[in-house]
Amino acid sequence: MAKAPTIRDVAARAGVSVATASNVANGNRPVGEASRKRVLAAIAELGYQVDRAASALRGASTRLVGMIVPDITNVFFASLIHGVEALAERDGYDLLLASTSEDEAIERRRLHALVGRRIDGLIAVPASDGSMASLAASGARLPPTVLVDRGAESPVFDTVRADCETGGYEAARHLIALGHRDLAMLAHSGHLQNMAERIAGCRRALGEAGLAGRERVVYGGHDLESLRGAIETELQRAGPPTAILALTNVCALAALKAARGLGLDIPGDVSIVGFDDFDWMLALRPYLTTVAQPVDDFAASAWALLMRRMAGDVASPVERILLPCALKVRESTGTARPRLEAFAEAQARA
Amino acid sequence: MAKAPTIRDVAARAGVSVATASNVANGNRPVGEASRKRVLAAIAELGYQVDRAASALRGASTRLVGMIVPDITNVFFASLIHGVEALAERDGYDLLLASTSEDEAIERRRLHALVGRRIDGLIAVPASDGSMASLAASGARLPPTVLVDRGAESPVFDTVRADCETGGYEAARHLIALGHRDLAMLAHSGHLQNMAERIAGCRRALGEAGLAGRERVVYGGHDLESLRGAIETELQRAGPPTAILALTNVCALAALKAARGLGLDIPGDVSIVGFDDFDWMLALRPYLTTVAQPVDDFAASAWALLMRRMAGDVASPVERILLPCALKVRESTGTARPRLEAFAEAQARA
DNA sequence: ATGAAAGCGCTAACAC
DNA sequence: GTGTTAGCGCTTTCAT
Repeated sequence: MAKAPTIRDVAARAGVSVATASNVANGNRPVGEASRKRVLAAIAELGYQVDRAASALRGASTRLVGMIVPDITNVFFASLIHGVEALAERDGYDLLLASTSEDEAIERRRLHALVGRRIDGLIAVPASDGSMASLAASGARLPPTVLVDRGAESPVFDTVRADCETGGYEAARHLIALGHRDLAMLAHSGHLQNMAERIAGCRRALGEAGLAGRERVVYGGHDLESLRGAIETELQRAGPPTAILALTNVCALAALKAARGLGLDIPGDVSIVGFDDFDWMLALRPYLTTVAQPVDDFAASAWALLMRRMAGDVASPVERILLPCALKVRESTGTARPRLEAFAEAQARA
Repeated sequence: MAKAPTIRDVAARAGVSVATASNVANGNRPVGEASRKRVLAAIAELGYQVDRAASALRGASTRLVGMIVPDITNVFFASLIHGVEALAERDGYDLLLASTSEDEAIERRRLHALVGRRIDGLIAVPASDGSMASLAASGARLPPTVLVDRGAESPVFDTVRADCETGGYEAARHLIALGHRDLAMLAHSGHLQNMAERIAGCRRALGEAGLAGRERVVYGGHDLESLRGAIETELQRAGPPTAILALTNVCALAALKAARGLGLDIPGDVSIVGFDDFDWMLALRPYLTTVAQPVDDFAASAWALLMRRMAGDVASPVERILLPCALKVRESTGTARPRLEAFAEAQARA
């Protein structure tokens, strides 16, 4: 690692002052054509690169954006990061990544670290709906921030999320139309608003069909194994559900695994509707009926919102972007059978 | 965002000099018990945080580590990032993330950006085996760097990777023991050494069984769809393979999808061995026989190596860590059937 | 349109 | 053990 050239080297080589060199490099002030060319040449020859640490110190932006998600390993969040990273690079920003493992204490720590880096902006999928707001209230010096997927009710942050209520509603309608009367919803936690909305949508559909109160909600945490255990228990009850509405892609995986473990046929014995739509689902047999969320649009909207704020727009009121979900009917849902019959058969097979 | 307290504020409040305050904050020099306590108190009261931009400028480390991967969306890389991020946070480093989409030009650009941030170290899964070496040769000022999964032959970088040759060997042995004589290997590219090693391992097994030259190698690029198309074509030939050795998790997905699309029974008509072992595979039916790579160990080893170099050890010779794979025999592999029979049956079903 | 110079917050060298 | 001070590389007034 030889010593990197500084702006002074550039200036010297171009025969101008550092101020001029700086102005060329950043385009902050107009520079005469002749000197501009010479500076540009010097920059190219030296392989000069602005030292962001120094410019940040001087008060300019760091061109650093923080991104914080619960779990990179979850395709949904990974895709989000992927989308944001591409946009960030396009606009000359770098991405500082942190993950929280769904833990608010870790989130606070990580966020503190990011803020200490003087990030220009932050895109976050918070560990809980209120965590960012309370962090901000407790005096954290947050940069412009947009919340994705969670914390949508926040009065202080721009937010982007899917229309979960309608997503849940349509999934339930689909199931009801197939004759299902006993639905189980599999969710991570009752404390997350997006989960609550999906459940609310489902209840609305049930209510409209005169089926209010027939549904069960199963909370299984964030871990795949515990989710599987939770829905398995539900499936083993007397009078089990004929259909499962899995409220995230991890829940869908858990539901599939549980049904399979119990020797249940899908959709013969249980229908399953999942959430999200990613490559790995393509190889699932049966091919999962699912409520797809427009992840790439999440990334694009979040980035656009963030850029606007980072550009200095503090005046506009908080914006809440709601993106539509799309029900993709595939192979994992079918007509409901009398549940006793299905149950007896499964027992016999086992 | 109120103005952040500086070390001068801390020093003033604690009634000591900035040097003392700095030494407490960084533990660089011993400080008397009494002043230390007062400084610590001041730091806590003010919510002071070291400004890394400033300390970096002064020559100290940025405590920033770069990580560059081909595709965050691939669970393998996502898991790697996950592991590294946890370790980095434990040791007080932050992670600057970049992805390359398997493109060397993008890689160069992203790397340039990271280096401009004065990262203390870099963990990279390069777009090609030689890209980092040539970057370094062409004068890029790379910090301590460890290469993971690719570029293992590099004479300049520490590397961590799986024992791909043995992995391929064992997978092929398994298949041969089941009576398979016509194997197809599905790989991304012939230019990647890890792919080549998996293929070499397979060939060794074939050779030992007196079956040299019976295998076919199919290259399908990095895209799922093109991989699927490539292996589908192979499956439709006269005299198709009775077993597929898919050399990455994406290849496995593609093979599964292709076989399924052709109406082939797995493992009745074709056996499939995949690579990697992640959650989403749990729901695959049949449950995939696979060569698992110890991703968490990749992360741990890479981090350990990097920390050693970042701590200033430039003397030790380049280290090459080779981690063992584990063959997990599950449901997607079975005894081979006479291929004509299988082919005819599939035709009939179609 | 250009230059000189101040100083961002910090650490390390040097005094004491 | 503690304090003083000189810059790190940059942007940005303020002059010219």
